[in-house]
Amino acid sequence: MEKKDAIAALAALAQETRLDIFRLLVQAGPEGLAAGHIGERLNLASATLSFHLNQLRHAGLAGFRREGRSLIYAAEYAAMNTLLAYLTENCCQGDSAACGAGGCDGSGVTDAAQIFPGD
Amino acid sequence: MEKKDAIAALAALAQETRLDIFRLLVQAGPEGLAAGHIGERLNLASATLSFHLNQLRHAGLAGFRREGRSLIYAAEYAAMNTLLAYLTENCCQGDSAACGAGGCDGSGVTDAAQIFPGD
DNA sequence: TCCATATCTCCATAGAGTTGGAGATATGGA
DNA sequence: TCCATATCTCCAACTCTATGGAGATATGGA
Repeated sequence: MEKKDAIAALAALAQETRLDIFRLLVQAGPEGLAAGHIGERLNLASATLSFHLNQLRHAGLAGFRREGRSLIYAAEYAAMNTLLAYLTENCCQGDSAACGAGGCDGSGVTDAAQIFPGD
Repeated sequence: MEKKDAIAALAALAQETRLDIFRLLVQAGPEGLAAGHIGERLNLASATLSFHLNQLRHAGLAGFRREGRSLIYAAEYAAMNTLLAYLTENCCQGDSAACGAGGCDGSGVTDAAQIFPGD
C-alpha cells in the first residue's frame, strides 16, 4: 500500500458521518445496506450521503452493487487489513526483544494485522 | 472508546506529515525519538513539527518524556489497539456464519484487533 | 548569572473539506 | 411511453486545517 492510499483511507474514516457509515456497514456484514437505508438510519440529506459514500468508495473502504433501483453498499474488509499492515510496517525495526517488551508483536511484518480475515 | 476519540486518532493519522511521524515512532519502538531527531529525519520546521507532535499527543497516539534538553516521543501502542477494536465493534452483528464467509472473523468482538500487544 | 540548545506558542495566510438545495439520471412498473 | 422511486452531480457558503516566521520558555554548562 502506498502512503497516499493509507492517507485516503484514514481521512475517509476521520469524519463523524463517514465513520458512522463505515461502522454501520461493518456491522451489516458482507450483504451490505442500500444507500437509502443508510440515509434513514443516520438521518442524512441525500447530497450529503452521496458525497460521503463516494469518499468511502474512492478510499477503497466500501464497494457497491446495484439491485434494482437501489445501490447496495458494503465494507471492503481487505482494504482495512492492508491499511493496518501499512501502519505497523517494520515495527520496532523488527527487533523482537524491543517489540515484545514495550509494544508490538515483534514480527516486524504484520500479518497479525489481519483482523478482518476473508481476503 | 468514544466516537470523538476514534475520530481524533484517525484524523491525526490522516495527514502525511503526522503519518510519517507516527510510522517513524512505530519503527523506532518504545525507546522513542527526540523531537529534533524527528524534525531532521523528516525535514520539518520547528513550529510545524511541534504542531503535529501535539496533534498526535492529544489524539493519544504518542507520549513523551523529557531527557535533559530533549523531549523523547514514542508511539502509544495501546491507543492503536483501542482504535481498531472500535472500528470492528459488533462486526457482522456477531453472526459468525456471515462473517466467516464474507469478511471479518466472526467474533463480533475484536480482541483479535490487538495487533500491538503490550497493553 | 549568562549563553547556547531544544522545543514550544502565537498569529496570519493559504488551502482543503463539509453541507444541503436544486436539478439531473437511471430503474421498474402501469 | 409516462411516472414514481432511488440516487447522483453541481454549486456556493461556511468551517476547519496546515504552514512557517517571530519570539517565548526551559534545561544544562561555563
